[in-house]
This record gives sequence, structure tokens and C-alpha cells, in this order.
Amino acid sequence: MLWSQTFIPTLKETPADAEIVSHQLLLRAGLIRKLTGGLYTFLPLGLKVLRKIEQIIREEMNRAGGIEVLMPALQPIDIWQQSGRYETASGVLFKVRDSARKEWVLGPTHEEVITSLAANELNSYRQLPKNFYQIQTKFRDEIRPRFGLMRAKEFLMKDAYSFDATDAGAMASYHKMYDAYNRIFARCGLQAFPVEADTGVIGGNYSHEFMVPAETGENDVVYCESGKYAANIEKAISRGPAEATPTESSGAAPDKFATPGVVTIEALAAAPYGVSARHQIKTLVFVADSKPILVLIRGDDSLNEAKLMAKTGAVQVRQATADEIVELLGARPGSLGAVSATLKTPTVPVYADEALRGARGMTTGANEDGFHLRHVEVDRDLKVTAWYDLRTVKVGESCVETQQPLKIRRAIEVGHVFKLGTKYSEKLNATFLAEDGSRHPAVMGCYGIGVTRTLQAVIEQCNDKDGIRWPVSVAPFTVCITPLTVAPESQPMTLARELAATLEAAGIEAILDDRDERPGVKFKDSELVGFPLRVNLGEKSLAKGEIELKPRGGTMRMVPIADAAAEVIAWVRAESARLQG
RNA sequence: CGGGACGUAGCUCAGCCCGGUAGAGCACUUGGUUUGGGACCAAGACGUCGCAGGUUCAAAUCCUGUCGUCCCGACCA
Repeated sequence: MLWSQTFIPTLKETPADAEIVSHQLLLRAGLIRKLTGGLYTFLPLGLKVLRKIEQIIREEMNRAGGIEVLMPALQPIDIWQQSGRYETASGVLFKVRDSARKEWVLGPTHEEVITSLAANELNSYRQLPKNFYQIQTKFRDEIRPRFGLMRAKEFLMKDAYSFDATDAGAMASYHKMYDAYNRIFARCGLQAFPVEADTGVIGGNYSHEFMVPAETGENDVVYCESGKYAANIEKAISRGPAEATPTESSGAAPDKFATPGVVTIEALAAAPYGVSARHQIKTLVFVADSKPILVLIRGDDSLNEAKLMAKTGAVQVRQATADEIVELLGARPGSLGAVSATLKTPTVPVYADEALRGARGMTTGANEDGFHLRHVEVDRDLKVTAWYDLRTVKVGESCVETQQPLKIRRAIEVGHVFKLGTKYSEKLNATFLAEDGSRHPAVMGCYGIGVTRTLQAVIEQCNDKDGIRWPVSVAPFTVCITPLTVAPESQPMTLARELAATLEAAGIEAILDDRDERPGVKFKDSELVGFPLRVNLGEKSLAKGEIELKPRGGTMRMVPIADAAAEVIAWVRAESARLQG
């Protein structure tokens, strides 16, 4: 491929609306251009990388027994109503109407479609297990598109769905995908690792996310350095708070005292009150599926809303408004409590974090503006509807596996595997006949990879001050051949054309920079775009009978003209071998 | 949807406070000189100052509204 014959609009300056380095480099290296927020055009080089990642995914999915299909992006709403997600996922659903005013959705994911297919086509245990996958554009009405391809309204996703006759079979399918994902990301040159994850709107009961460590990621991962424990912070557990919850009893009854103007944990912890956060009970009011609930957390902990949703089974949870709180409790935020005697509405459910079990000598709001209660004993003074682990794990807490201190780091989620169970197969009647003639819903799993996000994650992980450093497996071109003069019959250009032809014949993709530009421009561009190996053909070296090999980010090496092609091929083969998972 | 910032040439930005001729660098066109790390000289082309109202003799500049973009929070591959 000749550079002049394709389209690589590099930018010397950083576009103003790109915040993170991978987004900046996507634009500067001429891989993508924005149409509008959350929607991007892939330019030739970006598309080449995308196709390479797709191909790696396809190879590994096929190797793991996946069967490729292609489902409609435009979907009827009835299957979404049947699964119940027309409501629960309505926040991300793009809805469109046809000329007859009939409503459709643009698929954000395909459990409904594939399960409908399975309902019709998979009727016998003899047909199971099956794992269908596709690589397709997804549409999500993201509340806030962000960071270029990281969170877009439209993005390319590989999604796979497994159907098994038994739970054990479903676990086996799950682990096949888990292993395939590890290979896929390794082959893409990414350092990605699986962590335990919350299942969210998709539902199900077992799940891992594949995370790429990066400061710009949108997730916090809690992990133990032993490697024995890693989980998304939404799901993570520990052996509890570093400091124990107070349990010593003074025997005194709850005592109301005036705290004018005190509406925060910090204010109550400060003089003249001096009630440390650990001795306070934080009372939060939420509306869960339209019903108010009270949530109790130790004063120095923070609530994990994902856990709240998961544990209570609520589908939609939001914080109550100030007006709703006053109506429910008769006081404003800052003076709220759950002590039974102070509750205006005693029937309201009270969910308490495990860390508060047996707590005594606590202080909490009196449900009267400007007053708190002290000497509160949870078991004696409160009626707790249910105890759950609701707190967010903090750095340094003890690992449940090893008791070592836990760490937290930011990461980008590039893949997610779920064991779904029979949630969708039951709702959409995907049942099969077992050997004994009994009918059962298929046991399902679903498995996603954000292909476009993976592309950007590679850039986020592989770059330096000069630009991108593509792993050979996904580089748009493996070799950039750079003649320093481009007159058609010049020696550099003649040798460049020969080398390009030889590499092509060896199955190595090369781009020949035939632009009549000064060497500096060509060097800068090739480094910005990030081709793994550049071959310089300049009169200076050629006069000594040499050609220059410059690996991206490595040191230049001279090789005799006659050996150049063989040396390049050997280099590429060695690099490729390193990335074979 | 809440909070913040910003919309001026293809790109990066100045001008706005204090109203009065719309600017710079890069990119682009032409000619010349250069040619191993984003060249130089000269000439040129490129703008409804996001949009709509208002105030004013006069608005990029002041006021109101609106649209868009980016960042922080709730959502997710």
C-alpha cells in the first residue's frame, strides 16, 4: 500500500475536545473523526485495526466452539416487553417509529433476539450445548458519551450467547469463554485481567469483567496483590472495616441532644460534639421501585448502590428528594435516623449494613431538625428489616482470601462474561426436551467484548510521547517503508518497491511512504501512527550498502541491503510469536 | 438530568473585562530556495465571530434565550 494512495490525515496539534491520551491519538493519528458527540467515522487506518481485532476475536471464538451469526440491529418491541427489559433497560434504549407509527428499538444487546431464535430452533437436549456469537453495531442512548470510542452511542461489540441443558454445562460454557477472553486480549497485546463483577440490568448470578488497568478507566477494581482476589468495587467484599464497630454499652437510653446546624458526619465529628464518624449511623433514604426505604451505613463508610440494588432485588433505585424525605420522616437530611421510636412511618423497610450488627453507643439523627440521639443500640432501639453487605470496600482492608491489605486501581472494562441461568429462556420460552421427555428452559450465558473500546484501550496502554506503539498483532500496517527520496527511478524508491513486494508475498502488511516530504515529517508521522517497524532507505546508508531497521520505541539497526527483507520478516515473525496467547 | 467550562478560518488559539477596520501560528494554493527528525522566503485564498432576539448611531465584545461541544456525578462493552 502506498501512503499517498490511502487517507491518513495526521494532526500536529491536539484537538481541543479530546481529554485522554488514547482519544487524542485516535484523532491525531488519523484513525477516526467525530461526526457528533458519541458518533465516529472510522478512517482507513482505524478500520484496519478494527478488522484485525475482529479477526482475532473471530479466531478465538471459533476455536472455543462459537458459531457466528448476524442478528438484526432493528428489533420489535414485543420481545423486549416479554423479557421485561422494555422497562428496566428503557434508559439506554433507542426507540424509533416507522411510517405506521409502530415502535421499534435499536438493539443495545441481543439476549431477546437470540433467545427467540433458540425458542424456535433448539428443541432437544441433543442440540445442546450451542454458543452463538456475532460482531455487530450496538446502539445505546448513553447518558453521557465520553472519551471518544470509550463510551459511544453506537459501537461495535462482539456478543455471544450460550445455551446448555444443565447448570454444569452452562458453567463449562462460561469457562470456555473466560479462557477465550484471556487469549483474545493477550493476542491484542493488552494486559487485561478478569475480576468478579456485578450483573446489573442483564441479570444472572455469576459474572466476570475483563479489565485493562488505566488511570483513565471508568471502573475501580479492588484487588489483592497475591492475585487471589480481584473484583469490581461494585461487587467487592473485604473482611470488614479496618476499625471495629463500637459495641460497648453504657446502658443508657437514647438521649436526644441539640445539634443546631449540624447536617454532616464531619460536623458532628468536630468540636464541640466530637462524635467520631465510626460512632455514627448514616441514614439514607432511597426510592426503590417506587417505594421508600431506609438504608443504614456506618458514618465512616459509603453506600455501594450496586450492592443495594443487587441485594434488595430492586430494579430502579434513586435517592429520595428532600420533599419526599420530610414527608416520610418529618425532618431534613442531616437529622435523619431509624430509631423506631422516632419513625413517623414505622412500616418503612430498614436495610442495614453488616458492619452495624451489634453496634452500641452510636449516634444518629433524631428525625427532628437540629437534634441527634446518642447512646443508641442497634439491637435494642432499631427494627432492621434485613442485614446486607452494603458498604463500599476501602483501600487497606483485609482480603477475604489472604487477609493481605486490599488495593484499588482504575481500569477500563473491555469484556464481560455472565452466567445468566434461565432468566431469559423462561420468559421467552426457550425450552428443550430432555432425554427423559421432560421439558426445561435452557441454561444461558452471555459474553460481550467492546471491540471499538478494546481498540482504544490498546492505544491507552501502548503509547509514548511520540504517539501510538501498536502491538504487531493489531497494527494497521506492520512495517512502514520510508524512502527518503521518492523520485521514481531513485535507488531508495526502487529498493522500497522491491521490499514492499517481498514483504507482501511473505504475508506481511507494509505501507510505503511515497510522499515527497522531508524526512522529519515522515519520521514523525510514522511514529505518531505507531507502525511497529520502520525501514529507512536513505542515500547515506545505502552508500554504505545498508538499510536501517527502526522498531517503534527501540533502537535503530543497520543491515546489509541484501539481507533486509529476511531481517524484516524474521523480526515480524518473532514479534508475532510473542503475542500468540 | 444536576454542577462546571467553552463555542472566533480546516486545526490550535488571541481579541471580549473597557462596544467602533476580525487577527496570529499551523494546514491549504502559486513561485523560488531547501532536503536524515514536523524547513525558509514571497505572494495568495479561506470567516454569516454557533444560532435567534434585544440594548446601541455602532455588537465577536453588553443583555436574554437557544443549540452544540467538553469535563465531574447517576448508566455501561
